[in-house]
Amino acid sequence: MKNDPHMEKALKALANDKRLLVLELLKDPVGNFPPQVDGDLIEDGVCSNWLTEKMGVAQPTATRHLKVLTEAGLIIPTRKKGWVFYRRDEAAIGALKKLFCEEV
Amino acid sequence: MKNDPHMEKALKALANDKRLLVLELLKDPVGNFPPQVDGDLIEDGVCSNWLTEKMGVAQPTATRHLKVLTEAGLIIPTRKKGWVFYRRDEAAIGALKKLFCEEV
DNA sequence: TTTTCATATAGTTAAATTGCTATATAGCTA
DNA sequence: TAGCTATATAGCAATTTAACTATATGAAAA
Repeated sequence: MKNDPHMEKALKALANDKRLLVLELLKDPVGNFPPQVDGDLIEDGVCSNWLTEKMGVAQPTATRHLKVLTEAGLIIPTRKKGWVFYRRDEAAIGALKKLFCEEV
Repeated sequence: MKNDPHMEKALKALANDKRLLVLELLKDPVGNFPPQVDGDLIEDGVCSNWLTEKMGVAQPTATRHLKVLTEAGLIIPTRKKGWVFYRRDEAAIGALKKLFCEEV
């Protein structure tokens, strides 16, 4: 289990304030975002537009941050009617926490 | 507790394979390193020379990695007879684990 | 006091990261 | 089918990171 490359990738994804903010906001979609029409805040997640706004960066920059988090397996994208919704992958995040506490 | 800058600094320090290796090796100084003359492996920590060797980088590069870990509060340097020994700061690492599990 | 040796700093380079604007793609909707 | 509109990609600039070699510093030993 030494030098797990998966954990290093996740840590790199987390080592950024904008991406930490996204994970924080996605903890409480209903509390942090207004109701959505085309996707359920809980089931599907939060529209990328709103995450972009909260991050305070341009749309392509936000897209890349969300891609980093997705490829690290920390969030799950759901496409619906031309939108992309993101939610936390709680199973993966829980597994990471366990690994983190064991390895570090 | 939102967006803790201390945790971001620690995560940046951890998001590197060489630095993760150092923390891993320092978990078991006696198992991973030969006996030392001028510093106690447990009390003082491991000589920076041996950590440099394990990292497989040049001496100045290793010095910087160790500085990053030190400034993130994850390891503790002890100077003795011209050497610097490093050991894990278990209290700080434990606090970080707690914060990590609560925040992420 | 002088030498020696471990460690730190300076300075350079290459690669990765983060941001932007402009543009392409893709898929609803009319 | 045609046009919108959300998202993705391309391409560029600035910054940070990680590596190196060369050199400075500082403390112990001779």
